[in-house]
Amino acid sequence: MDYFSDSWCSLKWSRWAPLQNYNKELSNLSNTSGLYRIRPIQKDFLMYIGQTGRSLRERMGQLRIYTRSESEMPFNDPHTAAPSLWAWRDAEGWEFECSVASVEFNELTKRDSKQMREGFESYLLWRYRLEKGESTLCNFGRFHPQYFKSSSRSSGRRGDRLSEDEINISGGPSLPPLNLKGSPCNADWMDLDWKGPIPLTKGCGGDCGNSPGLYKIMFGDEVVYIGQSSSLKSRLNSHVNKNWEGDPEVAVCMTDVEIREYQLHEWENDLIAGFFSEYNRPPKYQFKNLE
DNA sequence: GTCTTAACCGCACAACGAAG
DNA sequence: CTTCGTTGTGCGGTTAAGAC
Repeated sequence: MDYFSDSWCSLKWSRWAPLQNYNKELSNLSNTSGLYRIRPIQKDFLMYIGQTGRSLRERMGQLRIYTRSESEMPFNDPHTAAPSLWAWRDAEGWEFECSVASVEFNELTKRDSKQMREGFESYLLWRYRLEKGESTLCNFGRFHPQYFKSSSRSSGRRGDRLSEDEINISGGPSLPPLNLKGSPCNADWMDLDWKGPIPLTKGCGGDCGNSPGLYKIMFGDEVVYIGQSSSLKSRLNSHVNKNWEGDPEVAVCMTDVEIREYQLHEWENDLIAGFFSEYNRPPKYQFKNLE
């Protein structure tokens, strides 16, 4: 399994360090920025892939708060995956371990480094989806179907197990990964059926009705932003008055109206990663707002 | 004293939906 | 339809406590 190897996607991954107890591997993790991956001990799949611009060791410490209490789900902050790890442990008895890879862009500004790390994270998530056929269990807002998630510490709302007759729709099957095909500006990019492009103007999403779907904002042949929404029409309108540096166009791909929110995020991620694999960077305005 | 971790606060971004 | 407030996500900045 490539996604477990110490050279996955040409990175230099650390040894696996158990999260449930302090140990030598944990304290030896790099203090640099980079990417990390989480798996259940003794299992053959990943729970989570993430990135940090601070310290990987510190970030793993924030994730470890899932171990602090057996009876209380941790809050969503400072690590959004901690409630999810807690829920899976509570349900299945799993414990987890991590492996990190230092990634630094010393020649870039902090802002641009973050954009590159997030692009690389998307790429890893996509590679995992291609190799495994499904997503990591805790990315894209996925959650254990029999639990509901804690909110932030300030809200004070903790998650817990749901009653037998309830289900969390953030749990469930992944959509199959999108395969690389064509160029981002093409109408069949990643084997989807893209409509347009047409100028990004008020009402340009009128043909979409209330359909959810994916969209790509373009300047000529350059895709500069990729997004998703449960309502393309309203989402596109919210982009119209932004300070684009030129005259943007937009192409859309409508999806099944029954598509779940996390599934839209899976495909959006695949598209960003497909772009990343071609250009070695995310689209110009991805992961960073207009200046 | 230095290195590391915990805690608090808040920012940037994306999406949504209620109010107007 | 448009605007605006809220929420969720995923971090970063900062400081002080704690470990060594």
